[in-house]
Amino acid sequence: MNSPRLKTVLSMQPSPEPVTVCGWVRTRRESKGLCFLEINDGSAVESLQVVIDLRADGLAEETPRAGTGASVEVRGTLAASPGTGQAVELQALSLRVIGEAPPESYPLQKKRHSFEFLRGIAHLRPRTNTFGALMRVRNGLAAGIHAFFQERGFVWVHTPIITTSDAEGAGELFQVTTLPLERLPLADGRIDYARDFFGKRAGLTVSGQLEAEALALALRDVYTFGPAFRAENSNTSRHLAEFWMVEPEMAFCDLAGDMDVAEAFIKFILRWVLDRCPLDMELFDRWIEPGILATLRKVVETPFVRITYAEAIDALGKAQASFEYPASWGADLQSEHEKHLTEKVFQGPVIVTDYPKAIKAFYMKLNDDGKTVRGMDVLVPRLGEIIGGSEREADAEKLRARIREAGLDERDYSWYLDLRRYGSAPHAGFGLGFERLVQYVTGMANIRDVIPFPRAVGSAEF
RNA sequence: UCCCCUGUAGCUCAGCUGGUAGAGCAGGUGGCUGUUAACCACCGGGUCGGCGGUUCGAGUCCGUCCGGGGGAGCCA
Repeated sequence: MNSPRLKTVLSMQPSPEPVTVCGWVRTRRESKGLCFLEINDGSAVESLQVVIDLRADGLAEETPRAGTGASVEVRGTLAASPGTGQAVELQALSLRVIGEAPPESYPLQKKRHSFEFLRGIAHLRPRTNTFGALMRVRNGLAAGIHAFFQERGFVWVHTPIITTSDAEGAGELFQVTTLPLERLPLADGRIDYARDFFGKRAGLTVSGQLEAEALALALRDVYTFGPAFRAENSNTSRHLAEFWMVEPEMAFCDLAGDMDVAEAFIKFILRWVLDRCPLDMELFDRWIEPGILATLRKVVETPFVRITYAEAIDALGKAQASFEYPASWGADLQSEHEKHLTEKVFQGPVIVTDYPKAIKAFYMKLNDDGKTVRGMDVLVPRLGEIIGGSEREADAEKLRARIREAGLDERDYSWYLDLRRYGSAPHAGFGLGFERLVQYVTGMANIRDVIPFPRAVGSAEF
């Protein structure tokens, strides 16, 4: 059994030479003596129409078992279709139902389902048009990400999943332990992590950035593309407990260079997926987010607006819009502010730089004003922040001061400080939430619908 | 974690101010030589999320728990 994919068959010319195809039945339409099966194998959005003459030998008996959801093998000849809606169709010579899908219990019907319902059957939803297209676009974006960095000579590095450092501060880590939870070993009344598997407290990584910095300061340009985990109790359409993150890190690079790469990166992968998944993208443009294709094409061609945080606050202050929270220097930009900047003022991606140091991470390079840091966020319409990045603090003493200010223990960061003690160099990087990118590109409203099996607070089914 | 909305047939939903449950689609059967949201006819299908309360009477009102969604915060 080694039949061609339906995508291949759909592009073939009509021929009297029989072909064998396999797939799952999407719909079945019956008339007297004639049956139309729509079959799909996930290799393309389009399905193949199979025409069955119910008066032919053997076909009438097998056809009733080929209901919606059943897997079938059809041998037939490809012919030009007299009907509208498809160029070619398969005239069945033989039909074999491989696996039945009892119609009274098969959850997927030949009609549209709500995403809420499909979330409850995450193991079957990839068989729908939307999720098929989604997985193919997701794959296209992942391939485009690797292509972008590989073409530019970046080295893909694999940073640890289990870690004992925490780039963002404490409290959001999933703890990893082999200690018996029902009787924890104590030392002076506190949990004795010395007796844990790693001899100290460990968790799942929230970011590979710190380790990526170590590799960039040896290999120059590197990137990570792997899973990250956050145990935050946030229940929104933009957060997952387990998600994939892309984090380039570049030595001998400043904030301006960082922004250049970020902008080129977004444009490259958008162009990549528009070129390679046109039919899948049409589905999203038609059913999920009308206008998304035009928007993405425009983003590819238009320079991203670059403003400082101070300028953003200024623009927001002048806005006619009434905000729930007024924009004032020192406070982080609210969702409503990000939306206003990207959707109303600039109508496209905006890069905001030079945030107050108090609202950004300790590793960002301090500006000469002593108040702001060399951080940048790429904001996009509808989603807000899609990329967060910065030039890193390369001065050991300034970094040590920032660690102390942040209330962190310097001893936990000794290896990180070493990177500045020995052959320090300016370096910069950014992080992109992969699922947020998929959301941005497809227009899908909920992040739980852009990953096959979502993990979020209170929910880790399948 | 906070605020708001929501839970009725397999799915999507209707059910006004309390009087004992309905539509469309899906499914089954039959009809129709080319359908593509197929069409036409008939049929089956519900502890109205759980528990408790008010009431002669609760899908409807109240309390509580559970599930789902949207927004906020935090962030990617």
